[in-house]
Amino acid sequence: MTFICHCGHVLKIVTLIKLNNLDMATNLTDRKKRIVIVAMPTTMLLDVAGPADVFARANVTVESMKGKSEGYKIEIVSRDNSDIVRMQSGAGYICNTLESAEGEIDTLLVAGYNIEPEWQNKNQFLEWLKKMSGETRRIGSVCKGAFVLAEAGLLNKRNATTHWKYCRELQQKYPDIKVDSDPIFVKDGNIYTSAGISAGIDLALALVEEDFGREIAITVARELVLYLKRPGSQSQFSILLADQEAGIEPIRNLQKWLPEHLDKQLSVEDLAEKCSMSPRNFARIFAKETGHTPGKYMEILRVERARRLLEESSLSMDQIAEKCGLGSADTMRRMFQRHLKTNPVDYRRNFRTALI
DNA sequence: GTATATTACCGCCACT
DNA sequence: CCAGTGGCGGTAATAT
Repeated sequence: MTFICHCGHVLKIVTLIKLNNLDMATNLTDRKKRIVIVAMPTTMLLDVAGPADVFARANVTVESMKGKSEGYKIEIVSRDNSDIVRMQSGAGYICNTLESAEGEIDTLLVAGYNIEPEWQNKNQFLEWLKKMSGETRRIGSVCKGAFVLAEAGLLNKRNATTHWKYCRELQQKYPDIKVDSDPIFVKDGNIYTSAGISAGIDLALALVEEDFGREIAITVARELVLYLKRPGSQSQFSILLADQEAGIEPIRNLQKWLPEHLDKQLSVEDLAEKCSMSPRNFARIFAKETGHTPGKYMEILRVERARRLLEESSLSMDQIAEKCGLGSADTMRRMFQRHLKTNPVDYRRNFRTALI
């Protein structure tokens, strides 16, 4: 089959996905969950490949732990009836056409797109989406894919998000949606929407976590060398600290409480108070349980949060420092220098996902 | 980059 | 005796 390809990486991904499709066709009796990703014309490679790779990596991990009958069947489907989707970069995906997506789907993801393209089979596609929303266990979007779900009416009265740059537009165009621009992804019932591009990876990781547990999701994240699995809401553990969950109740509670209150100025003494311990004893036990002193632990959380905001938002340095409890942009810069050997401005320039 | 103030950390010892 | 706890004070790290 022909495809347009500008780099070896794309070729590899196409091959991987194709193999998965073959695997699916020859093995219909297993209990694998069928993942269908709808590729939009002018999508970015990462929109589709990110989630696909997460599920593909999860397969390796899951199979080694639970056997070959578990895991995912990954399928990429063209929104149009073409079997090639031309992306923004000019590279192409080999896809199955919409018709081939008949049958039971476990999870349906709609990837984002760059510009509103020719849309010949719009109604047919939206009808199909509506039908699927009643049949599939989960349905989700990456980036501007949320607009497609919205157009099909799937997001009405629901909480949702999209690329931060388009949140306002989404809200204006579809007033019934409760658009939240802050989270990486939003779950409302069985509908999942995620923010800009790389957030699709986070969403996929969250779905893997839902299906097979946190441990496997974290393993996948690490294998993909994702530095952190950013929580959709802001209430979960950091991936850097994920395996340091304390065995002692009050400390564990504190670990859950901390990420949601990073903006507060918290001294070790305050934390000790929260655990009803003396400062000395608290610091000692905390370090023993988590592997980090309380101060270092909070620092790690704060830097992680700051990184997320630098990547995913357009907030100013001061605003980010404020939200992360880092006091001032100056303090944040020093802390970045210590932890990441770079400064926040450079970091944002290099890692911002707002590429569109 | 430096100087000063503040906070965190940790060894030590006493107490339960 | 022990294991866990808490207070003190010096030192190191960090904020401003």
